[in-house]
Amino acid sequence: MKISIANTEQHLREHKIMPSVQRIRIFDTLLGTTEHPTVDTIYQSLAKEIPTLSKTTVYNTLKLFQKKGLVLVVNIEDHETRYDADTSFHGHFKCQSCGLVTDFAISEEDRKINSLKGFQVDESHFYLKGICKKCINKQSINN
Amino acid sequence: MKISIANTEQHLREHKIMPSVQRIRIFDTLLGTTEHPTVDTIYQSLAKEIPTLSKTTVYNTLKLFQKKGLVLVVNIEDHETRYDADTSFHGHFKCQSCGLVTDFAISEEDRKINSLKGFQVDESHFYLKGICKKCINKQSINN
DNA sequence: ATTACTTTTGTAATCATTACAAACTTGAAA
DNA sequence: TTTCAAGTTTGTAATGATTACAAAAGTAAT
Repeated sequence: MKISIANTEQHLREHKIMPSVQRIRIFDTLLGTTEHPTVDTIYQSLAKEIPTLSKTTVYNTLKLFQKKGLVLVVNIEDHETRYDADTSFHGHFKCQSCGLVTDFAISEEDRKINSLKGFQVDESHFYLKGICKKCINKQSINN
Repeated sequence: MKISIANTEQHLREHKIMPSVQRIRIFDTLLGTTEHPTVDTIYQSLAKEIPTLSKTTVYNTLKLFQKKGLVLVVNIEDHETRYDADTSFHGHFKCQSCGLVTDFAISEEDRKINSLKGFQVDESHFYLKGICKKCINKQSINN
């Protein structure tokens, strides 16, 4: 889903990220697409505009964005990490034929996923990350 | 979640998979653990028992199992592909502290995920794979 | 035992990602 | 405006999981 951010520079500052040219353009690239680009896609689409851009910078920047909660990592395939500027909870549908990754909304009631009518669902994955009960208890003992 | 299969050899045959020693043992290893092992973990745990075992065989076998619908691929982290013998729909929780991947049940009504009480959820991911509407229509035109 | 076929194995290649250190940028202090 | 320190970017080299490939081994039927 397309997200609208009025001013990327300000948005980065609000998240305590120094808004360098590279960071602004990388974030804008994410905002400007619904295709959940990979590092390489982002790098390619900015290479002409910023000829000195290094792929390492794209990696570093996306990792920083992730840490600061500005982007979501989408691991649909094991070998290609994709990024999404829409950090709200939603599902991703990857077409096994054309390869496109489509967002879809999931409301608490709407488990039938109306936005996917007419799609053929072959695999369904759902996962969370966080701290498990055991580790939470261990930490409170140690602190 | 632990799955019980009475006879692995027969189970493989039922899915049109020739039950070689390697395939039987790899599948049994998956059945015998709830830890969603990686290729390397499976390889390590069988290396003593089958000294000639090649890691390539583990890769090939798991890919075959996946294609035949016997296992589920779990891509929580981009760099480590995990496998799960429980192919029913369920969620995975990875603890950011101890690294363990825990299964949890998701029923249609039970969106509160009772089995995760006391866990701290930082990231939530959900994705499907299949064929999108556009590609389904394209195929029916071509055929 | 021969043949055709499938499976396994080891090595080499690939490719995304990370490590690292040098070069560059920025902004504040002197 | 120079200087300094801190943060940022860059390129190259290393890592590590996965795949490609072809030879070797196993299997089953004739």
